[in-house]
Amino acid sequence: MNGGYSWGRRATRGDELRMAEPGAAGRDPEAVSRFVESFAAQLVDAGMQRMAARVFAALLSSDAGALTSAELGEQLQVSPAAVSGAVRYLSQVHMVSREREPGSRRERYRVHSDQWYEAITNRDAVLKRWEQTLRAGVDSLGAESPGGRRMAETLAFFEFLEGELTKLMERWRVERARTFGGA
Amino acid sequence: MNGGYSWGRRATRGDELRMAEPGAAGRDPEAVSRFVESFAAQLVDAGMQRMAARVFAALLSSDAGALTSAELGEQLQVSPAAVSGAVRYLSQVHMVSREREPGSRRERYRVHSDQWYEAITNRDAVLKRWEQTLRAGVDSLGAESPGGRRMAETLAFFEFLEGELTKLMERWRVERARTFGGA
DNA sequence: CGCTGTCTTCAGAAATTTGTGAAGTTAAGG
DNA sequence: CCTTAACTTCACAAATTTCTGAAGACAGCG
Repeated sequence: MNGGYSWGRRATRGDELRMAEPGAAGRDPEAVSRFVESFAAQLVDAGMQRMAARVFAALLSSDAGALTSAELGEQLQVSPAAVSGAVRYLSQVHMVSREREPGSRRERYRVHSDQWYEAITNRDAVLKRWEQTLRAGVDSLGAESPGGRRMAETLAFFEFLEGELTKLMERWRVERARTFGGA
Repeated sequence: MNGGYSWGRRATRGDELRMAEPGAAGRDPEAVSRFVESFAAQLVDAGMQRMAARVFAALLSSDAGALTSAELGEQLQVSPAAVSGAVRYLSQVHMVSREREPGSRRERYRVHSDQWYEAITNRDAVLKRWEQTLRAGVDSLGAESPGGRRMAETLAFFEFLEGELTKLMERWRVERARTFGGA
């Protein structure tokens, strides 16, 4: 049985009676898994590491919006090490947060439904780096050369984009508060 | 000599007298190369294939905004096969266009300074696919389950984003026409 | 303080991606 | 049509990434 991974020396037991998730009506595990994998695949296409994508998709579709390492490992059929690596990455880019479970030394990884696309659009740091590189490019080509001009235009576009993205996210926050609960 | 690649059976000659690019004041090849490599590195970070990124960066910083396969191969020190692959990818995603050189059977790869970030932001098709997947996710989770709700919110965000991006690019076109030439 | 459950790190196996050489394919020019 | 420059494709080697198993570190509990 088990078919999955366990931790350290001894095979952990007592995992069996998961499956009774709180508010769930009737989750079809297969259908959920299909979704998780296809959403993950798209994230991979978009450049995310495979395991991080799978973990993220699993969290996003979980009812509680949070899962333990063990649950992730079992659901995705991967080793604890893989989960650990994926979670490290995801929390570095602020797509999930980690929280200790009160009663136990278990940790629980959570995706706040809003936090994550904030992270996606808050490429601020990234954009800044691009801009810096482009500025260097303009300098070394000379602002008057045709190449330099082209780079300057690209730079201007990124600066524009940066400002717009901020405003855009503000508008979304309003829209979101209006449509979904106002938390 | 040559230090680079050549085509097929015989080593081509007569490449030597490039370097007299039309409108260039005094391009420092080393400085340009540094820029190309660091810009490419950032594109790679963002998920682009390495060679495609290098080719693209080289084109962007070239004075004419266009280079032949041979020029790319020499500047980047890679084989014709590598250039071919990179260009195939780049034109698939509309980041460069290919044009035949009139007098010769050479081809010339061009980046239109605007076309490329249009391509970046016109992830329309991509967004549509994401939305489709998310919709399927909402369905299989049930729109009333907590998980389903979270997915629905994500979906709404993408739909919002799609509309906003379109408007955003329109604003940029105006801004660009104002700042740079009006072509 | 020692046990034990949980997470992390690390070295290496496996899979994937990338770029090359060589053998096509295509079409311009004689 | 034949030649040949220019581009493409393909099989494979090299580099890189990704995951695992095993050993380690850390904390809560007794």
